[in-house]
Amino acid sequence: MSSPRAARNTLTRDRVMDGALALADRDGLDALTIRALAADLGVKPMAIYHYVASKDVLLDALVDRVFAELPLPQPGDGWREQLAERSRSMRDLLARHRWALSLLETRSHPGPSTLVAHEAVLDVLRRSGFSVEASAHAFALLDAFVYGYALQESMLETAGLPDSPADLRAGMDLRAFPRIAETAALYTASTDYVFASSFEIGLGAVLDAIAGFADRFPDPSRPVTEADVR
Amino acid sequence: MSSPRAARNTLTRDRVMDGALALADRDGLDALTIRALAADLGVKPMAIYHYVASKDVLLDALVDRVFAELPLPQPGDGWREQLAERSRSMRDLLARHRWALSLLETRSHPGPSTLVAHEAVLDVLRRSGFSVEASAHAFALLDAFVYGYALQESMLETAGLPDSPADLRAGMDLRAFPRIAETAALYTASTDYVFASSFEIGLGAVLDAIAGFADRFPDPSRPVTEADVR
DNA sequence: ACCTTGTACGGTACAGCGTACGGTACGCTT
DNA sequence: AAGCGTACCGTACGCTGTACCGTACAAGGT
Repeated sequence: MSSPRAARNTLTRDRVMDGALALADRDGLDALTIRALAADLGVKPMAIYHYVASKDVLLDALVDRVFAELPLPQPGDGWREQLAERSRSMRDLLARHRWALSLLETRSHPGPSTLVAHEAVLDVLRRSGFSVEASAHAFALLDAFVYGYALQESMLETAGLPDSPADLRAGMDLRAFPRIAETAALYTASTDYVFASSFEIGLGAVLDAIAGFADRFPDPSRPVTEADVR
Repeated sequence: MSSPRAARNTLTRDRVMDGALALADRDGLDALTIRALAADLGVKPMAIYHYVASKDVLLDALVDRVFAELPLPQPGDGWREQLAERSRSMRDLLARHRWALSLLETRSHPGPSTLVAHEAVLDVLRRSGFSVEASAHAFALLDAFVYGYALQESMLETAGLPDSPADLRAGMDLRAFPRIAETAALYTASTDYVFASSFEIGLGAVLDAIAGFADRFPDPSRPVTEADVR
């Protein structure tokens, strides 16, 4: 009855990770338990531990798996378009796997795909003439924006908009918060458009700021030319 | 033996929340269990549920408790200095309670202190002549930056720098990632300074961008004057 | 064809989690 | 002094991750 026995070579580490990713996407991060994963894979819980040392390393590997989906910058374009595209890809990625951001925070023993993705961004900047210091500031600013934006979106998603039933239930009276109320009205009018355009606007501002870093943190050994920054 | 019985009026909701905050600060978010909290308070676990409906609402209340620590903007200054100060305060706050950011993501039924804090920021912008739309974009950009920056800092903290033992253990060879290596070298040279200045630089860039929003999203009913934006 | 052996998977069990349910004794009101 | 509401306690259930050990299959040597 139930399972006589799994057919010996049903499992691989890749299949375990695939199952974990699918389960997290389908039912959320809380539903990703070893037992549920095993059930999805048609296997008993402890079988998983022959391919993954612990749930912690499974989650670390899952983060890296997500980064592996991130397309690398296209070498043809200028740095500005390359970074803009990567930022949009990252935002899409975090939207596609809404649970990923919460993993990024705590868990962060970067895996190979994570390092490749970071290396690629820094490489775009350095090849375009930005100094090490300018690149570091640029990277920090850009990713802060992208992550922060994704965080805000997920907060709005789980919380609902500020005048949602969740807040009324909590006894909030929006009349005490007129500024929030008028802002909420703006978003309820056309959420998708306003939010998407807000991302592009913020992104543009961030890229403008990054362009300015080239002059503020010049490479001591290799002056930046106009052609570099373009 | 053990506890004969706790002295009847030892507990209040405030004491529960104080204990939870102290426990999270001391031992981290994972250590914040109902049982551990009860032990800290000298009480049996189930006693806590007379003041808090569930652990979920306890965590929601904890987030609001953190926001209550955030100083409100000082009305005397200009909008730029007020927002800069609030951003620094927020960064300090998230550094003081390193666990808070991970709660912000998932859990977000905003409490009263959270709403007050958000209202105050929007009010600064609106009083300085920014339109509703400009204020919304400004708020989104500013908080995205602050949260994103805090997220990066906590990632670096838990991960260690890219050439830490944790990564070497994972079999990473930094020689395959020269851009990351040179950036890591920059940070290992003088972490605190570089990182703190990176925050100020990013913050300045973000505030510059926000200043530009006044022109790009003018208030249709109330044109912005030079004195407003200052 | 048989036997041996390494290993991929299974069973059982334990400690710790959140919390439902019901019991008990304290301190206030009368 | 009596009674009562409520603040705290005991017990227990279903869930989690995972340690430890058992088992049966696939492959290789003979």
